[in-house]
Amino acid sequence: MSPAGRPRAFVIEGVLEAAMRLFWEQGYEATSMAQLREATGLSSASLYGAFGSKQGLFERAVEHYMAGPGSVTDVIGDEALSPREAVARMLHRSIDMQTDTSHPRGCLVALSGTVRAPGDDEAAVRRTMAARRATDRARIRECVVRGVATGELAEETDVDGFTSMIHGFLLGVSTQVCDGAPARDLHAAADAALAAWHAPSARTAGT
Amino acid sequence: MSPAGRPRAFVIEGVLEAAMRLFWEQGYEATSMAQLREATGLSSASLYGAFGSKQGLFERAVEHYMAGPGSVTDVIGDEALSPREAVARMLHRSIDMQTDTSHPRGCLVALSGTVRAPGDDEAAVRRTMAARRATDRARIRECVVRGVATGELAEETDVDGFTSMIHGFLLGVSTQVCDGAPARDLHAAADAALAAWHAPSARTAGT
DNA sequence: TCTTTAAAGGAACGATCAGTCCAGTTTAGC
DNA sequence: GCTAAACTGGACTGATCGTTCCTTTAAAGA
Repeated sequence: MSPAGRPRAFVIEGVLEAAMRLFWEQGYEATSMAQLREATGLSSASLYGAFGSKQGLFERAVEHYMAGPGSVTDVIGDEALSPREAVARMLHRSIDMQTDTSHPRGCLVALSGTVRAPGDDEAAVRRTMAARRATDRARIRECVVRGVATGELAEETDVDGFTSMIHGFLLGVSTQVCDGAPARDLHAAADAALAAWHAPSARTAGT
Repeated sequence: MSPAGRPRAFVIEGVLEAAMRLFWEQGYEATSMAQLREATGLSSASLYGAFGSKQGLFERAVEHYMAGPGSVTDVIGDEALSPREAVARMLHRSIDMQTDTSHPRGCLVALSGTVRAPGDDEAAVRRTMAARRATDRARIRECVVRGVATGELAEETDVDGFTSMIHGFLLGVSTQVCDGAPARDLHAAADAALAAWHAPSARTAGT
């Protein structure tokens, strides 16, 4: 069971936490192995031995992010909630997380790998992050579909359009947070985005 | 009047166009001077002589962008239009521009300088782009204020919140476009974002 | 035509990049 | 205690980064 030889002297989780914060704050490209070495206290050999490459470390760091701060969006999969409530909670929790000053601003997934940079690993990173964003989008879409099914949303609702509106707003929040937008404006904005989505028990028109 | 000495043999506009496309496609950091030299056909000396630095060239390229493709958002300042119409046109035109395949995807301003990278010029680029985004935001806010004044928007509208909703969506469009979102979904999304904003002649409540 | 001025071409700068390799060290199993 | 395995620290690689410098070339004003 236990692999023979000298066991590693560092805790993987701690390394991933430090790497995540660095990538989160500076992005994939702008973060150098030298910075990662300093932040983790490890040598090149240890890092490459454990993660294979910078890209490998990044992907593990993103997984660590998804299991940590990034997990706030998981509420959207809670089928015990009404679809509108699920989306609303997802947006507000994400805003709270992104504006939390105990870690870097914005969302690591929303901000990484948008622009197409040259180089093999850059392209791979871009694909990975685009895939993660596509997952988020699919989960929002599922809620919109449920919303139409439960009657919260009008039957003639453009599902993909409405999904793009919610997802677009969520993605834009990251940029706004990076630019210093106050949390309260963003919470109010989330409410405004959902204004067209009536609460399950709400009347169909008027106040 | 005419400066003595040998005149430059290249057209500034052409160089800016090439540089703009490169920065647009790859971002500031990922674009190297070697690529810029190749794309413009100029030598280091010519580029540095004309623009001073990579950062200087970038800022000129951004100005060139703002005067070209980026000018689609200028409709928002057209006071002859109703505030809602101005915002609607701005969103739809921006979506058309960003999905136009005759140039790189997305919006150069929305995608550049979000994450805080180390280095002096990186920080300067980030500040510059954040300022440009702040200008966009201010112009949207002005429309929202006008909307409340004209009665298109309810008097109790949270102005900053509503502004953040519109601006957040606009910023998020760039990421979606980079990920390959179809234009039609985004146009439908823009309509959905504006659903809460009744047309000027619309009734104040109900259908 | 001659002088002045600046653009153009291209080699070269130190710094930094991701990644590799080699001793040296420490542990698990026998 | 011994052997084998794997981690550790640090020097090191070739490539590329943005930028500078120097020489050559060409056009404007006198």
